[in-house]
Amino acid sequence: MSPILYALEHGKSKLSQMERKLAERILASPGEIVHMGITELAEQCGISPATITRFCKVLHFKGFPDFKVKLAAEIAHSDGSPEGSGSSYQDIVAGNPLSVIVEAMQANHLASIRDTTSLLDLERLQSAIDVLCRARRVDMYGMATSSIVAQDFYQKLIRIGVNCTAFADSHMQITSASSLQEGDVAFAVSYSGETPETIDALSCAAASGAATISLTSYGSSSLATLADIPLFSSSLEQGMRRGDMASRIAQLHIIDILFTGMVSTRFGDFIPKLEQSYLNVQHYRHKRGGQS
Amino acid sequence: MSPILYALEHGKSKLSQMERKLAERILASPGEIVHMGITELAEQCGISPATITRFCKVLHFKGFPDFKVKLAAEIAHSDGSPEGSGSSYQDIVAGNPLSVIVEAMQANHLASIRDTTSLLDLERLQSAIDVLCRARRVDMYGMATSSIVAQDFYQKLIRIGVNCTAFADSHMQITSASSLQEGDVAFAVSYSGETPETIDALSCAAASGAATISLTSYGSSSLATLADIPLFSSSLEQGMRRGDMASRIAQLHIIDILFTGMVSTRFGDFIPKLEQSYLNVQHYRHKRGGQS
DNA sequence: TCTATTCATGAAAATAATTTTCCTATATTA
DNA sequence: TAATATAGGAAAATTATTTTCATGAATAGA
Repeated sequence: MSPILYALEHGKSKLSQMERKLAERILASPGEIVHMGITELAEQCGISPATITRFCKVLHFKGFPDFKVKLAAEIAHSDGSPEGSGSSYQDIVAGNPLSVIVEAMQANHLASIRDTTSLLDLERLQSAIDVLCRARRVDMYGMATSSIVAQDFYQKLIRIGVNCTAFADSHMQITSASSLQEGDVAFAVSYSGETPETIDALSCAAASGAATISLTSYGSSSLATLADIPLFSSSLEQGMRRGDMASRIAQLHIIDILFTGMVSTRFGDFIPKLEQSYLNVQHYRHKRGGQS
Repeated sequence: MSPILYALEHGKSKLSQMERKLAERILASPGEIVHMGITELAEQCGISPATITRFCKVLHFKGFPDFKVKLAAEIAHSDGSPEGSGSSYQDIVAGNPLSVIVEAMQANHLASIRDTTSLLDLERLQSAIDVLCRARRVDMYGMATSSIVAQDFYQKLIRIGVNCTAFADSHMQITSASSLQEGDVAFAVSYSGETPETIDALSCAAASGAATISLTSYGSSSLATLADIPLFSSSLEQGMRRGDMASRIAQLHIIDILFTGMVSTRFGDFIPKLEQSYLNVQHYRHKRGGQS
C-alpha cells in the first residue's frame, strides 16, 4: 500500500470526525479521487471544501490539487488489487461501481497473465514452436470464445506465410482434420478442455497423422490428454462464467509467445514476409486514397 | 516510456510550432510538469495557456488538470521499475532464447494492461456503458486484428440478448451502418485509428444518427476524433509491428470492462440470459452425448 | 498572382476551482 | 457557569482554467 494511503489508514484514529469521513472516502476508492474536484468530493463526504483543503495542508501537501497528483503517482505503482497481493482473483457482482469493476478486472487480467507465465513449461513450449515452424500446414480448432483465439493465431500465421486454416464451422473443422497428413499440425483451443466438437476435430487430426497441440485451462482435461503437446493457461478460481474473460487474455498471451518464438526462430524467413504483408496493406490503401 | 510521452514523442511531427514547443517542454521533464500550473507552464514555453488547454483536448483529456493526473500516474510506473520485469516495454529480436521472449512478452502485456487502465476515463467509460445498455441495436466495425476484438465483443453481446452485428466484410459494414437509426450504437475498433474502412463505416453510422464509440490506441486519430465517445488502449513504444499484440490484449481488457459494466448495470435483465445461453449450449451437447 | 478561406494563436472575458477569512456552535477546563 | 479553544461551514477572495473572440499567417483555389 502506498505511503499516503497507509498514513491515512493508520492516522485515522487521530483525525476528527469530518476528517475521518474524508479519509474513509479516499481509502474506499483512491482511484476515483484523483479525477474528482474538491467540491464533488466534499459533497460525497457531506463536508465542506474548506475542510478538505485544511486536511491536505495538515498532511503537508500544498493543497488539494497537489494531493491529487501525488496520490495518482502513488496508486499507479499498485495493481489495483487490494492488499497488493499481486495474484488474487476478484469476483464481480451486481451494481458494483465502475471503479471497482475496473480495478477487479485489472487485477484479474494481471494475475491471469502472471499465473499463466509462471505455469509455462519452456521445453514443451519450445517443442510446440519447433513443430509449428516445421509444419507443412496448420489447422486451428476452437468454438465460441476459443474460436476467437484460434482466429487470432490464424491471422498471425497467415502473415508469415504459414499455410493455415481456422474454420469456425465444426463440420469444416472435421473435414479439414481428415485431410491432414504427417508433418501437419493441429492446434486446438478450449477453455474447459471438454468441448466435444474440438475434441472430435483433434482426434480426427491425430488419426490422420498430424502432430497435435492443445491450449486449455490448467488442469486435467480430455483435450489436454489427447494432445501430443498440451499447453495451459491459468484457470480462474471464481465464478466460472467470468473465467473465460481472463482465460482468453491468458490464451492470447500464449499465442503471442508462440508466434514471437516462431518469428525469432526463423527470423530470416518470416520477418521479410511480415514486412511485406504490412507494406502491401499500406500500398493497397494508399492507392485508394486512404491513410495507414 | 509511458504511452502519453510516447504519443508526444512520435506525434511531434504532426504538431504545430507552438504545440511542439509545449510537447518538448513536457518531454524534457515530465516530472516537473505535474506540479505546475497551466500559467507557469505557458510562460516557460513562451505560449499562451489557451494553447495548452487546447492541446490537452486534442489528446483527448478533459483538460489540463486531467492531463496532469494521468501523466503523474504514468511516469510513476516507468521510473518505478527500470529495465526488467514490471512495467517497461521490451523489444523482441532474432534468436532470443525462449525464456527472454517469455519474460518480455509478460512485461509487455502487463504494462499494456496497467497503462490502459490508468488512462481510462471512468466517466466516458460509464457513458459508453449507458449508451450500450440502452441501444436498440449495436454494430461492430474492425479490420484484421481489430476484427478479432470486434468479434469478441459481438459474442459477448449476443449472449446477453443485445441485438448486435459484426461483419468482417467492409461492404457489409457500410451496408449495416446505413441502416442504423437514432438509439442505435456503432462501435469501431482500430489499432491505428486511421483504418479507412473502419472510418468510413463509423462516419456512415454517425450520418445515420447512431451514437458512435471508438476504441483505438492512445493518441489523436481520425477515428477517435470522429466518435462521440472515444476510448483508448495504451500504445506500445517499441518495434511497431509488435504493437498490435499488446494493444489487442489491452483492447480486450477494455471490452471486458465494458461488458462487465453492462451486466452489472442491468443485472436483472442480463444475468438470466447469460445463464440461459450457457445452459442451452450444455443441453444441446448432452443430447448429442458429448460433455461440457 | 490575387483573393478567399481555413487555421493557429494569443488576449481577454467568463467560468470554475480552490483557498482563505470570518463566524458560529460545541466541547472543554477552570 | 463562564471563559476559551477548536472544529467546521458559509461565503468572499483568490487563483486556475477554459472559452470566446479577434487577428494574422498560411494555404488552396480561381
